[in-house]
Amino acid sequence: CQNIRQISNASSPPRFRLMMSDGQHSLTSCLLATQLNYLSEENLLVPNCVCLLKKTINNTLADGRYVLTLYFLSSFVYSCFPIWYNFHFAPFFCSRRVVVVMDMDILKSAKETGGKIGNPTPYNTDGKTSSPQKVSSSTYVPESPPSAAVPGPSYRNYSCEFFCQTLLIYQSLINTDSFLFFFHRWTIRARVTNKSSIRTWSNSRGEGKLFSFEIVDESGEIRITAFNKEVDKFFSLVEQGKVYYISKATLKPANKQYTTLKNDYEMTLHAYSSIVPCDDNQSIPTVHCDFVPIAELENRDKDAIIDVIGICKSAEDVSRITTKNSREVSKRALSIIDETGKVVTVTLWGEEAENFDGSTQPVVAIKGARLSDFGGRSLSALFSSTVMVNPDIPQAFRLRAWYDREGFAVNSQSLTETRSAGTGLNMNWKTLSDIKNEDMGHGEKAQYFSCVATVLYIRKENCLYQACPSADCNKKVIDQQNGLYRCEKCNKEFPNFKYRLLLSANLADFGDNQWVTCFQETAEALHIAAFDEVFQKANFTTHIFKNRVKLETYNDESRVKVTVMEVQPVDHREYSRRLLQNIYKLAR
DNA sequence: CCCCCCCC
Repeated sequence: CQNIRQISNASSPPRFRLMMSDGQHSLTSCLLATQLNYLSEENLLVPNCVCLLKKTINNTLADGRYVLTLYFLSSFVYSCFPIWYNFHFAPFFCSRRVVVVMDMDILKSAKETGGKIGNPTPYNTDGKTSSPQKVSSSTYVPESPPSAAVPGPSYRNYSCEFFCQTLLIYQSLINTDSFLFFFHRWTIRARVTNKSSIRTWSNSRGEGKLFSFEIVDESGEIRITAFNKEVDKFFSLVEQGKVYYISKATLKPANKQYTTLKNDYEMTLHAYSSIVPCDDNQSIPTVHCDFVPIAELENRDKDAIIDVIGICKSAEDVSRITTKNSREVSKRALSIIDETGKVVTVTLWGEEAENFDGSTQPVVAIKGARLSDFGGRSLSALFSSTVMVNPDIPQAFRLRAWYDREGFAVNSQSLTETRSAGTGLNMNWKTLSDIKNEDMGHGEKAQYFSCVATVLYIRKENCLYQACPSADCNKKVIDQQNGLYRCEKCNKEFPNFKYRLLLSANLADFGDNQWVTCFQETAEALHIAAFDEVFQKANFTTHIFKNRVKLETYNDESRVKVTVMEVQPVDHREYSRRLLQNIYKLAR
């Protein structure tokens, strides 16, 4: 290290610029990644110390392009802040090569080195001294469309990190966070890690549609949003997992409230933005997941954002629910299991819920699911989550093999308590006498159990009650005797109510009996079960039917219609006699 | 220019 200095005092965190030398050549335009700032702040990285640069991002600047970019940008900034511009930017941006130091070790302290090593001269790729090219006009001239622009030398990979670093310097100088910057001459190469569906909005400022996607390169991640026309232009082109050259998007400060991405900025696509698929993508990282074993979720904090992978053992049907904000959304809960033998419920939303098919028990991997404490432990997909079905990754293949060999039969346990009957493998079986013997329900939280029991008696009286008419309330209302019905839960009076079933039933098993209450849905289920039983019993029974027969015409179609008028029990002797006569008749 | 992360 020949020299180090802070670029600006105004930015937070500070940015350090390094002059590095290998004893022969020096490079004046190194930027220290902010995670290494401590090296300077703790006086470890000082002039004359010897460093090992373990990871660098090398932004080789293409002649002309970069100067033009900065000319455009700088002239823009210059017009507002000429003094700042002259003072800070000229030396930095006229250099031809910028190296962002991502990771480094200090091998020798300045004291050990004892001074400057060698007599280095400034490094230059082509040996010539470069100077910024002047452009005649700062008016934007559109380039040829992306399809005509074959990715080649001009498509340098200027990383997100680099541009955000650069932007931060600008930001600190102009001292405002609401400024938009146009970078007209850069290209990044990055992989799409998450792509949203198309959404529409309508508010006081207007309406429109948008979609957004997230990209990563070796240096970082950023979100890109396309609106309206750009949705039509780019939505189908952008595919999750693929790598693209992206250029001429707008950078703006990200509202951290709405993103978990590690970037202070985000991009917006415009009419002149270009996105070109890139086949040479070996160096671009793929989606990386740190899968948390399902059993381990018990030890994680509520609201933690985690990656999870499991076999979808079962899936609910998709359903529509209304949110607190009166919005309708589709929802589908999945039960996923992994090699820990634990099951957890994951809820998918919107299109993801609608399109999910669990019938083949696929592997489901989710990056960035949120852990909730509902039902003990459960998971929910967020807009920022990436849901992958049967992803092409080793963990998925391992899980598949495990499940098909033995996992399907393991006595699994769910971290999510559910009220509905489960698969039978994770039910809390009790006998009725257990309720008393184990003091069930005496704790702070209600308990849930399953039992096999026989209905001894259903009380016919008071089987309907007057319930609050608002959706999802169902509280019994108080008849105010003035035509109004008061709901204590909603703290409201209504001119109407809805009738709901409420059955008191006495259940028994081999050891005890228990009065239970069945509200609407379970009362209906009992009723239907009883109803079914009546039908089952009626099959293969014999009666005397007194019938009416008549040729009837209906919709121009005539047929003989038989209607039962009366049913009587069979006199079995008479029935047998007639049956035999019939058989003899047939035999003859 | 969106910014919704829900339900039970």
